[in-house]
Amino acid sequence: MSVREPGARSASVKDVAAAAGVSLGTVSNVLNRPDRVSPGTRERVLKAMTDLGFVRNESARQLRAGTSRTLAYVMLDASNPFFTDVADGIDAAAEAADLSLVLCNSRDSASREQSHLALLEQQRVQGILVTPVDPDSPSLDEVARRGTPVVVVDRTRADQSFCSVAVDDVLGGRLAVEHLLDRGHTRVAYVGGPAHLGQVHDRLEGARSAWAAAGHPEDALAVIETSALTVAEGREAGARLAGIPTRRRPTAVFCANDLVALGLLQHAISSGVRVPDEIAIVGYDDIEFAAAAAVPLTSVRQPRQLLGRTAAELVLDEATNVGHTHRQVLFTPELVARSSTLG
Amino acid sequence: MSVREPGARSASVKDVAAAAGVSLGTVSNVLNRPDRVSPGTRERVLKAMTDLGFVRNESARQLRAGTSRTLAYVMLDASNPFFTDVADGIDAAAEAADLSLVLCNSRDSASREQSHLALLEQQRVQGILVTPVDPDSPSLDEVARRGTPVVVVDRTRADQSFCSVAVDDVLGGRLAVEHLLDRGHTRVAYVGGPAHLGQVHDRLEGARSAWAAAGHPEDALAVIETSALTVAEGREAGARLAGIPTRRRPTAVFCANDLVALGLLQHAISSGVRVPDEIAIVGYDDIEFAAAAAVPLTSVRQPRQLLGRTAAELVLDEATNVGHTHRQVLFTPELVARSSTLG
DNA sequence: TTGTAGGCGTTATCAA
DNA sequence: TTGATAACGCCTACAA
Repeated sequence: MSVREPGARSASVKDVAAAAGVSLGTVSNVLNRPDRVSPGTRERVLKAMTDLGFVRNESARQLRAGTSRTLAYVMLDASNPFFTDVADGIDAAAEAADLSLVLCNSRDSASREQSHLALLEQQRVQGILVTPVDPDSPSLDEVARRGTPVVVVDRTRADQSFCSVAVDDVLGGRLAVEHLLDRGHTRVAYVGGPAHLGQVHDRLEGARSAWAAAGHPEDALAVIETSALTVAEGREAGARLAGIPTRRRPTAVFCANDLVALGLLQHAISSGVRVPDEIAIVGYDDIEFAAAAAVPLTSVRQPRQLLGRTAAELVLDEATNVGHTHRQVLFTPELVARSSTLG
Repeated sequence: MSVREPGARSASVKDVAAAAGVSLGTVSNVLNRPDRVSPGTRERVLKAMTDLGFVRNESARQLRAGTSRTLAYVMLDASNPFFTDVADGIDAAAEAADLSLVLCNSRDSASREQSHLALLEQQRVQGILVTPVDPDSPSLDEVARRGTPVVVVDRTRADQSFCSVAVDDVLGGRLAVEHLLDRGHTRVAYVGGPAHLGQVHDRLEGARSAWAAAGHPEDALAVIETSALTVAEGREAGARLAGIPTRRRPTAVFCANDLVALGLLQHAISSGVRVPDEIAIVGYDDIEFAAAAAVPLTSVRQPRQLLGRTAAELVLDEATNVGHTHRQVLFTPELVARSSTLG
């Protein structure tokens, strides 16, 4: 078994042609239009290829063809199950279009996002899907202006200069609180932060609108702000809730995402607070671990796969259709009721 | 704002040279050795670049240079937090070596794995890290033989024809059971499957060796086989456990991974079985959700980031060092004791 | 059916 | 300091 040394050149079509005793054009034909080559020579060429360990050079192919066969998704945080589900949806659409998907993880860093975008642009990928650290960053515009289709995923931009796919967070907030009102709760808290995140803001807005529509006094909807949407912050919020005197303590909590809700649930259980009898909990995202929690979590579900699939379709349209116009797609969330609110 | 039409050619160095009124070589110098160009012309060239929306063509660069600046990790399952942590470790090492990392997700499908490998090979990536569906698949050998460095991650091969990094699963199994023995348990069950997975097998082997070393009768270590390492299967196993008469029912369970353990925990809590008083639970992997469970989970921790970092270092050594020899690195796991066994 | 030639965009070498 | 040129590997006309 001969392994190529580091740095050694690999076999090219020319080498294959020489080994098979045919011309270079024939080798190319074997690769791209096998039917135009007689079976005999084709076999000979194929054999030469395996013998030499020939691997087609994609750079050369792409340079010549002017087009690549890949799509990219720059993820905000690959360790959040929400985004990997979105990625699966993208992958499905990419596969259907016979493109392959590469994933890049910016890990919530604008500079990493930048360098991924730059490289992908240089690689002339067919399109870039991105959940950006800052959806209003001008660097996204530059990429788009230079000609690479860009679609914003799970975020929206203030201006509408991009295609984007997102879920209606205001509606989601409304659904969550309406559900709690239906269950008879009159003291409710919203837990989430930081407040400048669009999603945190929108979900609260929805919550408030449902609250007001039910004729409740606005200040009976408490807001507990966290510094991040993590399990640890959820636990911490649970501790703060527990510190409120029983008579005034909320009987239900709506959390800005499932991680926070899981942390809060954990705090409740470990301190002997019964869920949902003493406190009901609603999460957001409906990640897999929500249904699998010790007390299965009521949560606002987003169509994650669909989000990804649609984003991929938009970027492909932009890449291939001259008459493309930007669209902002907004999906509708759905409440999934489970034990954490149903007793 | 002029956006390029789909299919339109983007500006090349030639266009930039023309616009700036310099030769093509000068543009290249601005790009690669800016110091060799007088400040005046450099500015002029830079301006032409932004005006034209010039983006360097990586295919051409790579074709000429013969080398790419990227590393790839073909993940088995991007939605398992374990693998995303490994990916973070790889990313750190890649960043340090000034390479960028692309992630591909085979989603446990051999054919998707194949096509990702093929494309990466054609793209002449510096190296491929892979957690394969089947570590003994010959297609990995072919990739390596043709010259792309390949390192196997979190798996080992029967022959030792690759570099690999993994964690000592036999030891991990031993640690888990020794911990349960220390806590005084004499009826223990191992839950995991399918049995043909190397990891499921090795962890059981370790469990048995610790069990035997303590002088316990071998058949007092029950084995409950699952068809996958998922939360749902864990719940199902919990139901099976509950069906065993109390006198013979295990007082402790060692699960082959955390997802199974979380499912089992969920079943226990929802059916009123106290953890750890009536049943103690040990998981494996120590994913973030383990510590965040309703009853924080005792688990066997693997050095996930280190696993990734080391794998990246090995593949880079193979890519650059002519004297490279294959190594199989085996890391040591560590037991993290929490409430699910500590009362 | 097979062979030949030109060019994709970039970089490095060499000459001016 | 700047400019011209060849080469990387592949693909597609076009010619034989």
